[in-house]
Amino acid sequence: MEQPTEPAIVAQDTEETRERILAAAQKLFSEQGYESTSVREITAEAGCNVASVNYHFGGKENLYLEAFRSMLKVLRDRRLEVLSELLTRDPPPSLEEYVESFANGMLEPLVEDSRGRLFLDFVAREMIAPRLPHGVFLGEFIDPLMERAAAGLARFGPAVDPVTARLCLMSMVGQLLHALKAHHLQADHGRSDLVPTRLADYVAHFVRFSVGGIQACALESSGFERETEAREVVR
Amino acid sequence: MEQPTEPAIVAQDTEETRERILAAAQKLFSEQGYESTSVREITAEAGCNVASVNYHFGGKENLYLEAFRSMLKVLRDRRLEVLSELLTRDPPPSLEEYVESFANGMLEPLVEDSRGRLFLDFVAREMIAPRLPHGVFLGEFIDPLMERAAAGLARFGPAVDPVTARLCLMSMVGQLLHALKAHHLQADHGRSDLVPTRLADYVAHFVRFSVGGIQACALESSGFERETEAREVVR
DNA sequence: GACTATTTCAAACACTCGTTTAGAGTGAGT
DNA sequence: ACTCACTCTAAACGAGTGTTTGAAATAGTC
Repeated sequence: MEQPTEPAIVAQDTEETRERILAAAQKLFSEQGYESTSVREITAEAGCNVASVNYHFGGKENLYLEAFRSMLKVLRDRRLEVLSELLTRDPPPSLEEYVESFANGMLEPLVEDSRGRLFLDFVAREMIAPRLPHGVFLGEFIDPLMERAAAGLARFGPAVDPVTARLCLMSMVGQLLHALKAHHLQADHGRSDLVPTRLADYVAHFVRFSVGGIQACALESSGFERETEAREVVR
Repeated sequence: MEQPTEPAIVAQDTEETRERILAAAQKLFSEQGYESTSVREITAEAGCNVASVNYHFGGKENLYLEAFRSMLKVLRDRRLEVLSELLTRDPPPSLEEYVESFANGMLEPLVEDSRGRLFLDFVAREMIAPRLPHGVFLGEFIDPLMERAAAGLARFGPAVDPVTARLCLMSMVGQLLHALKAHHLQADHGRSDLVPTRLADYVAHFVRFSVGGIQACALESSGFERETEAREVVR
């Protein structure tokens, strides 16, 4: 039987191995890092020959770049969506709700499935020893997220100057990443005293701490008044 | 095989190469990680033969453990000293002063010299992919520091239950580590928009944000202050 | 069928890795 | 002198690395 009008099937097979290699690379690179992952390990996981990596990607290094460039874009767009939804929500959220949604939107893809946890390790590795080309990680991933998150903070939070807003976001991101790493670390050691095992319990603390921090910064961020309206600090 | 004899007097020359290897290992392991650092690289930096690592330490893995176990102890004791000094300071510090000293005491060894910056990378790596034996990093390093820092927070801060106090400390440590990594990252890219290049400027934000966060947590952690003791919010 | 281009594979390549080995060098004790 | 214990080194070992190669398999087109 011939299917002359379906060239997609052909492409599917070739795409299949490419995609399998890509997925295996994302998994193993995130889990073990670049140096600790061998090409043979990746191809074994993908169920293909060792030479396939060089055939499809032109080398281990290029495979790494391609794997994580796509991974970064997917996760960036997912978070941008969450942030955009917050910005256009009909009853605008309170600062507490915004901070909580920010936390959940940031944590959710990092814990929900195995891909997410892997991605956290990758981000952590990339911050210690950058391997992506200059500007990809910061420019294509961090910067757009920072910008949109800062916009939300400026709208739903108290009046702070832009520099302070960015610093507050740094403080928030730092808390979340550190808590996640500590969470994983204590889980590996069978402990539960560093961070609540239930994510929601930690988020509750995070919201309290961060909202308090933001408002404290707003109080001392004198000389910067928002043109739109004056905002109350209390709910 | 162990050598039971104590190297008493003759050991000066032998200690020298041992120390040189140890220092080179700390430097290179921190900079590049375990897998990316070869034994030949270490011995070249130390100016000795490749076999010296196996002779003195019994292998690459043992060298890593010994190098960082000592490094951890040195830095832990340095920070414990700072925290103890705060606990016994004659005019007891205010919460702001305590938080500021906490930040400086934590950042100072991490930026002052090259060893410090190296140590930060090492800690970050160890949190992602633990290589030290179970319990060494958390048990011998993190736990003592956490305990003493929590004691200071309990004394100089508002009344919060111990769990909340630890969470606040997690929030503080997370902010500091993240800011430092962002600082290094943006420096490598020739940028200065993520974090103030002057450390003191960032500490000022950190103190504002954290004190606000702690007090916000204290407000919602009601019902605890009755149990311990009548407390003043002195100075 | 034959022809062509693409994809997959086993095998080999050149290289680096951590470790081992056999021996030279050193200094103290008898 | 000699022995003994310790330190250091050049050289080699076996295993593992990323990559290349040449041919076999697979598709689509004539």
